[in-house]
Amino acid sequence: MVKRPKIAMEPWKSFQVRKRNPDGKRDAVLLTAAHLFLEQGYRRTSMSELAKRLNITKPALYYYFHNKEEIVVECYRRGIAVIEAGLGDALVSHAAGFDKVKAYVEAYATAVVLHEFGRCVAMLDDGALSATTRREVRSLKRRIDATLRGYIEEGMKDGSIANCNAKIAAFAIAGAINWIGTWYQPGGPLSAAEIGEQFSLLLTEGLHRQVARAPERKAAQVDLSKTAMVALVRPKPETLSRSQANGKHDRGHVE
Amino acid sequence: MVKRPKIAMEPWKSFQVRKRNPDGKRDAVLLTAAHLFLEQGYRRTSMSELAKRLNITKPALYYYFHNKEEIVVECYRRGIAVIEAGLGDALVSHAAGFDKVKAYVEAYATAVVLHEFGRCVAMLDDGALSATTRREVRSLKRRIDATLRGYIEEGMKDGSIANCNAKIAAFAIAGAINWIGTWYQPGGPLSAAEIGEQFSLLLTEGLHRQVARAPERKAAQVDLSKTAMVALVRPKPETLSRSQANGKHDRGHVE
DNA sequence: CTTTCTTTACTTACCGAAAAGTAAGTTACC
DNA sequence: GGTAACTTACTTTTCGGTAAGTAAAGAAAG
Repeated sequence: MVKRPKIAMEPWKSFQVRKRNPDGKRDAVLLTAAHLFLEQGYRRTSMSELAKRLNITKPALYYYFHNKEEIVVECYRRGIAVIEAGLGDALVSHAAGFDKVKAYVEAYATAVVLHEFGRCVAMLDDGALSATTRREVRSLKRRIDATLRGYIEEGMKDGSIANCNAKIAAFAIAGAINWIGTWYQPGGPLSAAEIGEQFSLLLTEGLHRQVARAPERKAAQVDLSKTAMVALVRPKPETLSRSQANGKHDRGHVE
Repeated sequence: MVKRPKIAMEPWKSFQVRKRNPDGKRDAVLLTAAHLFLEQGYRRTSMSELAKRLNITKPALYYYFHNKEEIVVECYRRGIAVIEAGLGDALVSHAAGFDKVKAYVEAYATAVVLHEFGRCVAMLDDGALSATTRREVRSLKRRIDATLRGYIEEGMKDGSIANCNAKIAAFAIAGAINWIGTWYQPGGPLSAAEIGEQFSLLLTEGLHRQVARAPERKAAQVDLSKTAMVALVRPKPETLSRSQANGKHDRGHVE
């Protein structure tokens, strides 16, 4: 019933086996923590639960990390490193702004889909952090956001991107990608490549059927037959079911 | 220092004034709760804090609501009602799929931006809810999602929308809109109308400069001079600052 | 090679704070 | 006086974090 995370490495598979491998164990803590944080949120995840998943006790965690916040911040840092590495690989500095945005979207989306830590950056609420730590995380995030906005402005200048509000456009694109973490399931029917492709297609070319497309750019079309489209719930005319009337003290509940 | 919510109505401005107006007070609880939930999350918001903002004591809240969860669920319900009302207003049943999507985007974005409860639906994590309640909320949310997906599929059939993966496209659009709640500030420089307009423009027409646009459709262009573009942080070449070395037990922290 | 000492890597048992929720008493209006 | 609308005082649980002790793996000494 309980969904076990399929983590290959298990440095704590038995408490008898105590290899001296602090780096590996730190990594294991972070990866398991990221899993739990993404599954049920930062505050909902207790240190005891995290320890239990690792087959150790809670104070052992405090041997590797000073406190809970340090764990989540390290997840953020690794995620941002993953994302920026992906962005760096994908970009060609002499390309037009439009192409940079496209590369950005694919790289960012891939990082968010494929890496747990990338998803941490996208999804985890930094509101639970202390003031100083939150400042650091926000500044790192803002750097990524500002990069995208810069590319959009670049593209508007060089004529490859239509006139628009770069700030809002950057927010919209980042939002669409960050949101992936809420619906994407690693074992699900949608592959990372397909998601990245569709995202860059939608966000750069739009939904609108282009009657007369510019000749030099051809949007990649996707063969729908190969996408595993699962049957999904359609809009049902069910009435909004009120919460089941619990017999107890119903005074004050006016309806 | 503390950011006070500017709520016009204050049914508890003094505990001396005890009017008999249970409906209004319930509303005040919900609105204040929505404010706090959006500001700092559901779990981080305590019933005591909510009570304090309303100038009452914690048990008084339990006079109007059975428990904390009932409050947040009611926020969800009202938000969904707001969104579906907006959707209903904006839609013309005989329009093409593309135009329905466009209307959907504008209506949904407006609901999320303008209404606290709408933002609750978009932003609040339903992971903290109990199993039965979560099922209800998810089913309501899914209905909204499925509506959008239906419009996209419709548009692909009637030829107004380019061939794409409707499922992913719907997720991307919903994600971009839902994410508004993380960056939008009610008093900020961006107006609801502008956000709605830019969103529908970006998501339906894309960023790409259209060299030869279909003649019968003209994308609304936005005058950039009227948008208050604030100066924003640019990508700085600062190094990733590690957490300040706290002198205490540094064993085990390998670097 | 054995004994002892040191460090690593934990464990058990506990503390204090915070937070959801309750019991029972109190005030003010009709 | 009766009921609506609260308050004060309390219980229980959960959770982050700590104090103190301990088993195992080397390193050093004899």
